[in-house]
Amino acid sequence: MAQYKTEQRTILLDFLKSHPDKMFTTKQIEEALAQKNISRSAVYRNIAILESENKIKRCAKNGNREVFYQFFDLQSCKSHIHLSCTECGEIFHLETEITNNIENIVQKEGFQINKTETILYGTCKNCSK
Amino acid sequence: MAQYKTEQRTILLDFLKSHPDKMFTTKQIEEALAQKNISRSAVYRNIAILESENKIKRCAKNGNREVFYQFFDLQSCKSHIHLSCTECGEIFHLETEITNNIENIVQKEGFQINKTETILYGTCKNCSK
DNA sequence: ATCCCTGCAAACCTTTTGCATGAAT
DNA sequence: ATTCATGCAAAAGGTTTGCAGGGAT
Repeated sequence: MAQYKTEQRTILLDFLKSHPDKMFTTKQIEEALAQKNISRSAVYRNIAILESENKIKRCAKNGNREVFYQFFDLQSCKSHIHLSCTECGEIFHLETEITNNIENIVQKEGFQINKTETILYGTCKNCSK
Repeated sequence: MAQYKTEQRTILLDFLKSHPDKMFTTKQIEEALAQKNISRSAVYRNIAILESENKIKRCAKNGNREVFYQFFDLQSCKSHIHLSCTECGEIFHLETEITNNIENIVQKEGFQINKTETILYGTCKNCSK
């Protein structure tokens, strides 16, 4: 949990906030912030802090081969799933309430849910043409 | 894709096949097979081969911090989701048809699904006592 | 005979960590 | 003044790769 407010953490959060619909790997974040006053280790440490504060979301793709981060906007935090196109690598978001049903069932069985992650791997409309 | 049948690949597949309900990290696999005639690199290479042949399944946990493998039995390949307990680390399987609904919707939108992964993170019955 | 697969070790990549310095409170 | 966060570089951890030798067909 963050104690002090620092320039580096602001740089990181502002960047993710400015692309609310996009997910970034740590590499992409580092590259995007290369000209800014933030080091690699600060990127990692602040990602961990922001994630623990629920300000950003972590998401794994391709069976964990790539990890993405994204600004976590409570307002836009509708129930949604991820569609990962294995052709072009793009990740699409699809809002749906259906996952709520699953969550209800699971909760009833005694499992308390903190976070949900649904990813469908396949080929997107464009790439399957 | 495998061309020849080798002892090492048989060792690996037999091990996973003998625990059809359990998921293993590469580390766990290596340890379990330490006394067998198979090297670390053969483990990795054969995992990739078996995965590409759909004989085993890869699954990411904890936002990709850990990767698991499991024998993929077509017969037992009912629609199911994963419940990952962040307390004890256990991964539970829950069979449900509900994910099929999502898949239908997505397919209709033009996205062709190859693989589905749903993970709910939280606290299991035991740990929440 | 040919091509594949293995084992070993080194390389690779991403993430984490120790430490001294500088910033935030 | 105190405590936390940073930058750097090194370490760690997991996975991939190059290469020479042995195995499968």
